Amino acid sequence: MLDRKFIVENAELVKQNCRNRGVAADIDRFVALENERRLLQVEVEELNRKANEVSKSIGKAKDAGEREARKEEGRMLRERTNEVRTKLDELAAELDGIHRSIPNLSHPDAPVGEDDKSNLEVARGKTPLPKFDFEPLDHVALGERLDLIDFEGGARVAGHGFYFLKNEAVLLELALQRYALGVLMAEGFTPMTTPDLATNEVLEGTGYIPRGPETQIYSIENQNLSLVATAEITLGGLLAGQTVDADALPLKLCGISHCFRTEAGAHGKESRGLFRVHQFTKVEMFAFTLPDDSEAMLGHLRDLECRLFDGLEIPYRVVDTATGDLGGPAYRKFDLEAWLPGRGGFGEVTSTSNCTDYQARRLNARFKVKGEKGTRFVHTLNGTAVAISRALIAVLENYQQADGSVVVPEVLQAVVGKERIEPRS
RNA sequence: GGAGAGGUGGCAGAGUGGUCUAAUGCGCGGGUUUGCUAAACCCGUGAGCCUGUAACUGGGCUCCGCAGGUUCGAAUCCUGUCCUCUCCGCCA
Repeated sequence: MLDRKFIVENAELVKQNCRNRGVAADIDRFVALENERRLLQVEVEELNRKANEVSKSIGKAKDAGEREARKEEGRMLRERTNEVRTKLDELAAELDGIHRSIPNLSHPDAPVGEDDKSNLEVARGKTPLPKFDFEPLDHVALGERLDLIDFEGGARVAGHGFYFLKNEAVLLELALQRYALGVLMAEGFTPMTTPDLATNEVLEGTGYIPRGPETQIYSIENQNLSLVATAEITLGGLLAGQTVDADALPLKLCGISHCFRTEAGAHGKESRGLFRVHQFTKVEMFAFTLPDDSEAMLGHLRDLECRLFDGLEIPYRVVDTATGDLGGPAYRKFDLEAWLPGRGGFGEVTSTSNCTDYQARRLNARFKVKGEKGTRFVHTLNGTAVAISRALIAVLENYQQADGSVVVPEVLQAVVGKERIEPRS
């Protein structure tokens, strides 16, 4: 969420930002309601002040008659307060609805455009695009030939979008996790395994919508819990309602979780194979920083994503995400798109965002500087280290050989325990 | 899942309808004393929001897990709910 006062004082800027992002939010109405809300709040507080005064005077009343008269006065005041407060609550509810729909501001350098066609390529990985002297297969065909993925079994058990990993694919998953943790721990990230469920308040705080027709989220019946779509949710929730000492920042965490996504409305185009699935495992980076440090931290997370894929020797490009393609909480976002020979194009494998204080305000995550009065909101950032399903696609497709085998990336060989995955006889 | 106990400031912990403007201790900040340090003593010490003045000193509302209720008035009484702890059951 943006600061209410900021929206009122910068209505034009906020409106323009909504236009850039393709978000319809009635800023004019928000400003009008907010101004009215403040007047009502002053009125309620004034009535409360009077009622408190009256209540205090009752204990000191001289006789029963005076006491009764004062009680009556108190009753009237409380009644009036309730009327005004009811109006205030109604106003606040409508205000909140608009407030939640207003996206974060956008970094001035982020490309302006309505969708991913406006994303701007800003860098390339170290590894050149592979040249095959044979027709490369996609990961579905490779997975079948090497007996690595069972989509039919997954569908039988849980429906389309679920799968079993088998054999070396399992070891690849572990190796990718171990590899990512190794790189991140050396950079001072605290490794964590995280809950795969979170309360709906935490989901909303991080900008996810637990229910409704468009939701990406699986919710648990009769419980205030949902399956997480990413450890960003739980790691962000870690500081919900907390105030940390400024000295404790930045906090760099990396969390392993399963990720569950309904992918409502996303069927069709990329629904084949592992690219868009309902469940996958992910190592996620998350950082809480001081406001002045978040921009540098975004660069840090982006560098790490690049290092991880350079280390895997997989070719990729980095794109600066266009305003219309940013999620609500993101101020700026870089996606890393790996070269996927199976489709002959780039596909998003990781993503890192600076959410500035947008999530922190909703989560109420603050920091305090020793000796200074008051508290301020922290900044939050997230970035994918490795999303296993998509990383698997990139590995299998880029490392495939003419004889049908797949070479294991050097950095994964120790955990996988072999240099090459051969077709089964 | 069952039974019991409990959720109060950074922490510990008192507070059973109005003097709670939440005691006290610890911690923390500042000061006095003092070769240095320590001790002792003194003073101070929460957050959010609204609002004020040209500016400074200000003024007010809310917050005792959370949400309701009773009352002129609730940390305190009532209802619901969440969480924590102990014991029991089940269990990787």
